[in-house]
Amino acid sequence: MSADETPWLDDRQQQAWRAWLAMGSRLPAALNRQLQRDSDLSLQDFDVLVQLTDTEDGRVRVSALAAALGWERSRLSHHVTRMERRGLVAREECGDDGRGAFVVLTPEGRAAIEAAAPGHVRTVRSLVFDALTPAEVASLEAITSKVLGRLEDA
Amino acid sequence: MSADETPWLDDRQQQAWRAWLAMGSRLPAALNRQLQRDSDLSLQDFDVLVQLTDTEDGRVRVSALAAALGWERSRLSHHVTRMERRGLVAREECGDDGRGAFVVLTPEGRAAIEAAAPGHVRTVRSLVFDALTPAEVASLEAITSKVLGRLEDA
DNA sequence: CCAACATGCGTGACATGTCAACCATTCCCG
DNA sequence: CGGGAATGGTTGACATGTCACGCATGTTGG
Repeated sequence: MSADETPWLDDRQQQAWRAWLAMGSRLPAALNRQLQRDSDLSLQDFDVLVQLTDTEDGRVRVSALAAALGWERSRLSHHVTRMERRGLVAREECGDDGRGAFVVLTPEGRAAIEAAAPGHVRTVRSLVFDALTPAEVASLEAITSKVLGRLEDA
Repeated sequence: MSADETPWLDDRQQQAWRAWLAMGSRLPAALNRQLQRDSDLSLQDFDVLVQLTDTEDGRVRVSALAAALGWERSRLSHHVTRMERRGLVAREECGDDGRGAFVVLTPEGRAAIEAAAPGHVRTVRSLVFDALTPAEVASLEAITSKVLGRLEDA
């Protein structure tokens, strides 16, 4: 960290970075508002439910779920406790491994996400994809994948 | 919401969307870790300090600051209270408008951000921009701006 | 002038996320 | 075997964000 070995961002990078940051905070907020308003679910609730519906029997081990979501286990544990209280999911013991636990989708949970999904997708489309050309979508995917790669290395 | 008027996302859109979501949660986390570790600042502290250093005299009205950050005023108020306790910023009354208040950068705050900035920029570059071609940066800026436009309309 | 209303900000109760312990089980190796 | 280390999960204390409200000042219309 001697004299000046850290080049600042150039103008275009600055602009992209600021826009990126702004979008990164406002887009999730907007999605959350819509879900909350129309379906009484938070974006986080929705993410959990998506993971569960992605599996055959709606049962996932806690750690696997945390990994899939990119959450800390303790955060997930707290969140599952809250969702359990609302009847959206349930905990279940794991026969194979006495320590383990499953999170399972309840019928209420399934009903909730099925009711919420169409509106959510509609919102995502209208806020993001309807504004983008196919080439831009491809570009977005390329960019995010590259950055994700960097993040995994670090 | 009759039969099936909500087209799901196509494969490429799905992929882009998932990558986007993953990056949206992991990148801020990584930046936060670096700042916290090297400079004892949270990413939010940093954002506040950036806004203050962007002005001539390091003084900004609370509402203007909240708007610039895209935060709720009450969130900012709490955060300023905490930063004030650490000596990074201070509150100041507003002569023009007896209700108003300024947030001002203290010398300690200025020192903190000046110390933190190089490492932060280095991290942003290495995680994001070093991986991208100029064309991709341009594309990123175009995409994020379009989406931001949508968000403002809504 | 002054009574409503609007605006700028702070506060307190509560929801959520993080961090560091803490069991209970399972693994591993002497 | 048996005992320490590793693993899976939870919990509690605390940091942060949200929401609804309160208070003081400012603004406006009769």
